[in-house]
Amino acid sequence: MVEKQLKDRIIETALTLFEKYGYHGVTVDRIVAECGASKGGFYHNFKSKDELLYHIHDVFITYVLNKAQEAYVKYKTPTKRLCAIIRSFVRVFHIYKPHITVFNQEAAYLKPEYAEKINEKREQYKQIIFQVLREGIEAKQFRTEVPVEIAGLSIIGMVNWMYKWYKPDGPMSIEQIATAFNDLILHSLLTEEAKRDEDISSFLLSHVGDE
Amino acid sequence: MVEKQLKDRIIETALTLFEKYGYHGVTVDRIVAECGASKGGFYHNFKSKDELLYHIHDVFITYVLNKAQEAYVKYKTPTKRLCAIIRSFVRVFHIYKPHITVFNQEAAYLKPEYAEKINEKREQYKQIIFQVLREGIEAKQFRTEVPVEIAGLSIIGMVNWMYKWYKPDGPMSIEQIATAFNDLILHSLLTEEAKRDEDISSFLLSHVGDE
DNA sequence: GCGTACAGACCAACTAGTCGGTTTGCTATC
DNA sequence: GATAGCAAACCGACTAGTTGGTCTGTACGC
Repeated sequence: MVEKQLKDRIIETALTLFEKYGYHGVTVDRIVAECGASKGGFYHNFKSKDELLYHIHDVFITYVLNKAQEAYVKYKTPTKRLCAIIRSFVRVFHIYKPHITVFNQEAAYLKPEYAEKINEKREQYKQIIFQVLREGIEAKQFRTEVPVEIAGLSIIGMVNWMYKWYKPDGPMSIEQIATAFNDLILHSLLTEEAKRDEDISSFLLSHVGDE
Repeated sequence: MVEKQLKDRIIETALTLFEKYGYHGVTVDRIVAECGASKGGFYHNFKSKDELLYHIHDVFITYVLNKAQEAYVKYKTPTKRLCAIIRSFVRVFHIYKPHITVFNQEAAYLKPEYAEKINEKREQYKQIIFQVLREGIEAKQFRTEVPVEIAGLSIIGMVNWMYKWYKPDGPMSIEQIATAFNDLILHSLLTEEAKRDEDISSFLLSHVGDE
């Protein structure tokens, strides 16, 4: 086990500072001072401050997109898939809260060439959610009246908004929060028949998606 | 009717620019150039660029807080109150989308003395939502299992997230969006008995809150 | 003639990025 | 296993451009 590389130290320090002061509230000098590095060390590892911002965005979106794809493949019914995706989404906040804060706050400042790459993955993520919702309606598990786009964006919004309030040492564990979200979302989507179906409604307050 | 005052022109121009490029992506010089004013004119109306940012925050949060309080007073049952508050919240996006974008993106950059004032109102807004949810559970209209804080923050999150996707000229009208939100939210909150209650469930796909 | 509203040249501070130089670690060679 | 050679990693003083904010001056209403 080697000691932590400079690049990682820079990212970690930058993340902590960005989360607290925002991307524009932190200078490169401050980052390198805080982690005992130098201007040269920084620009040896990153082409620019913008590239660091991109890197942070990419780590998070790549991770969460993979998790969603895994969950989609692992489960076969719309309800299970949705619950598993949401749970994986919520869980990311436990590990990547600073990344997500930066992701949600500073995306507007990504340079076009970087923004394009990120938006592509962001779009993919959205489409997975939409897809599962459509499948759920098709399979008569979700109500037909549910507008797929609004519902999908609501789910993404309510989970993403966690970056404004989630504290890792808060009164509720990340698993409890995920369960609460799933319960709320399923209640808003499931048909009455689906709720009566033991196999489907059993996931209402359970931990679908636990590994 | 006098011609539009410089202060308003500055705010309007700044809003358009901030929404597109972010607070830090727009210089004071750019703002005054774009609206045919001067540095002197700007600093005659605002103490600093930060004060302009505060002003934008304050206009929005004050407006939306008032609307929520009005809705609370106007209706007497938890379900009606919640629907009316949500509808008023959604409607704001039609008028104040640029304000809200700035509000949600740049709050981190407010100077402490300004941030404190804004956070106070933000907190009040949250408490109104929590209060209505508690009343709804108390009155057996909402399910007892619903965790007030999570549900409240989810509602705030899903509506606020609109700033990322809402387009005034999109396929759905603002009223349709509000109705869709209310439908989703009520389904996730209402008890089975409340859903069967004609007087309560009638608001599921109706326009409670229309003036 | 006096205060309010605005103009625009000017300044001082800050900050991303550069560049010549030094250290570190690895490898080939004897 | 000592050493020479070399490239990648890293350092930090310096720079050029940018930007929020100031200051003196002017026009105008009362």
